Amino acid sequence: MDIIDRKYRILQAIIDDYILTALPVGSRTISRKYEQKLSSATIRNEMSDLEELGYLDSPHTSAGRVPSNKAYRLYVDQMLRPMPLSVEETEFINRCFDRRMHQVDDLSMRIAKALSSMTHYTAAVMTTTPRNEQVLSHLQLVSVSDRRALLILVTRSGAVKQSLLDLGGRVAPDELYSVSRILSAQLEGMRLSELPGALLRLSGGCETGIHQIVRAMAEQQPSQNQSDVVALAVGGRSNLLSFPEYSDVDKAKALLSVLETREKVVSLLSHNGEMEISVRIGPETGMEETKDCSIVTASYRLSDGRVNTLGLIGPTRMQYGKALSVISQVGRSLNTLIDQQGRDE
Amino acid sequence: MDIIDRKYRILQAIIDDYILTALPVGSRTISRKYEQKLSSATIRNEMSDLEELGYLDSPHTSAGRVPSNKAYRLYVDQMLRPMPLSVEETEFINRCFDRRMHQVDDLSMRIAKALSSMTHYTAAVMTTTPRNEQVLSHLQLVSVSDRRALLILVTRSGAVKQSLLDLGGRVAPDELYSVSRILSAQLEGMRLSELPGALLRLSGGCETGIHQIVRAMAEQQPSQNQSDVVALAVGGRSNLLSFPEYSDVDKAKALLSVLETREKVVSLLSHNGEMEISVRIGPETGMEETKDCSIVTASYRLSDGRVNTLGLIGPTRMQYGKALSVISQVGRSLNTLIDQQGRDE
DNA sequence: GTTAGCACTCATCGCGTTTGAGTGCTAATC
DNA sequence: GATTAGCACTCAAACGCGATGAGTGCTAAC
Repeated sequence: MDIIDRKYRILQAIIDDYILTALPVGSRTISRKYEQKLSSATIRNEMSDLEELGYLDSPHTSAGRVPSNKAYRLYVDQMLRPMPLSVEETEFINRCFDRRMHQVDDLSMRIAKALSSMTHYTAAVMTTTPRNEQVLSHLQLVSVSDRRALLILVTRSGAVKQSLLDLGGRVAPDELYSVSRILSAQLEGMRLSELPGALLRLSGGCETGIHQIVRAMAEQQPSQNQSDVVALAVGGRSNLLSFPEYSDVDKAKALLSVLETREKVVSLLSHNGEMEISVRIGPETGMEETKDCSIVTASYRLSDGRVNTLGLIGPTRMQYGKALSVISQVGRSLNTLIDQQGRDE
Repeated sequence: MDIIDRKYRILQAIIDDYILTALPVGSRTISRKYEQKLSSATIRNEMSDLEELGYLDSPHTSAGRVPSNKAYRLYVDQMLRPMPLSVEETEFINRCFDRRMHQVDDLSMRIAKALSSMTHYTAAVMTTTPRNEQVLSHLQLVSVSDRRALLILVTRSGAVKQSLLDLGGRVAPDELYSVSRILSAQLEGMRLSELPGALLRLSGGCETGIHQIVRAMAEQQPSQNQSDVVALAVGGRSNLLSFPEYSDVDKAKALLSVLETREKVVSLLSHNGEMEISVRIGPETGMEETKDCSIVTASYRLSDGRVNTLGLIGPTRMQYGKALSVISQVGRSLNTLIDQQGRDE
């Protein structure tokens, strides 16, 4: 029995216990519950070493010890044993994907609800499309009223985008239809990011009637360009209030307020490089308000270039094993659902 | 100076003070701050009467008094002096409606944010369409992939509904277009609520190719029927945590959890009969979880039958004057914006 | 290297005391 | 008869304080 190995095991025991109880853990607890061969004094020595190494903090002299962020990092990187979901949990996930979904928005919300109710953390689900990878399949203008039309863009991969156009004057439905055909033919195969420019170029050379329409379309585009977040849903915010770390209402408020700000949620979900699954701990979340939180995200790139990102946010004292297995299982189910749905492309 | 009038004024002073401070108010406070002509003993007698009449409660013998729900009711119905918004506030509202909106969903959220940031309460914004009042103007099927199509329904009033159809097999875009034309002609002028029946009847008499499509459309419809809530946004949930009534985390959690449940929010917003503006106090909100809350809602029926409902939710100790003036001002601005937008129908 | 023993620390809890804002009642005053 | 001064009484909240106990670090013995 290696001595290094023992330190390692003790650290793991401390983290496990702290994650479970949220109470600083003392040497006697470890000696009784985890390492019965060793006396509390021995554990004490080891803990003293671990503190020196930066893995433990002590809130004050006579409390127990608390894992540092460095400890959580080690825990996540090396100590995590895969923790399979129970049958009930797997069934629960499957039920969520059971009924055919009809509204696209609704799905993110349903997944966020599922994630949060399974983990008791707050969940966020985001779909993004890198605009410049999307290629137009065809477009159509649908008359909505005399001066307004709905512009529908369908990409090669089957994603649908739409926006309401103000045509600036009366346009007959039939005319809209023929313009649709012409533009569709002209623009097919073009990247969405190139559309505004192309439309402007086109609008120069055409008769005044069409000019009007094309102009309106070109003007519309930039506003969509600001952000490529297609859908965002957050669920289970109130879960956070169950954790003792948020029994202080001010802390809770600060965090909840982040979770109500779309841009901040997006940025929390975004920072995960090219990893499929990422765990960010405390300051690694990159936001002052979440320096005591951890965020687990999973990103799945669909064949059409869209990216689905699932995220769980909770205190750094997070059940990482559970969070990771739930999020990856849900992510997988989501992917197969979408693949199934897109199998006809 | 009428004696009844005096009781009335004292009650009003108590409510005003309690709304401001959240602290039980005592006789001396009133005598010093509001009725300097009267001694605290006199106020005490009056307060005793008011308690007997059911307008005041005392948390315990030696605390001050707290307004009862009955008192708030009287306050809202009779004592509220209209409280005009400041110039800054009016400007703030106007700014919210300034930039042309492009995405429909976004608007509700923006209004909810504005309402909540102006009042410091939680705001909800809902748009509903009574299905059976909506009349189809035309419909169109847009090909999305080989087996899937986007169904777009446009109502006479210019509202747009859409859903994704699984066609159950390969259908060519051209075919979709011609089916669109036929169906559009056949179904134009029909109420949306009658569509599923009509579609089923049609699907009987047509060739197999079309049958498939129409069938898919008919099956799609019921799922939209479940609810006629078109858009729902909630903003400023975290505001609630600033109020001393929610310094108890459990109470806060219970309420926040209601505000995360779509159906509950909808039902909280819905119960306001045919009133344009309604104030519900405590148990009048009709939900156990909100028995210590008040809800102010404003509903505006648009010319197309859609109804916009704005709501503010906060503790019963709410600044009703402020809430009412903000909500009605925002409601009015919203209405003129939409009227302007719809002036071309 | 391990552990028993011991002195020391310090947050938390229970408890009696004080404080002060409040009430209700009564008797005097206007 | 309404108003008010005065007074006894109540009770939550604040305060002080010793006891408790979970924890540590250190030392000496095994």
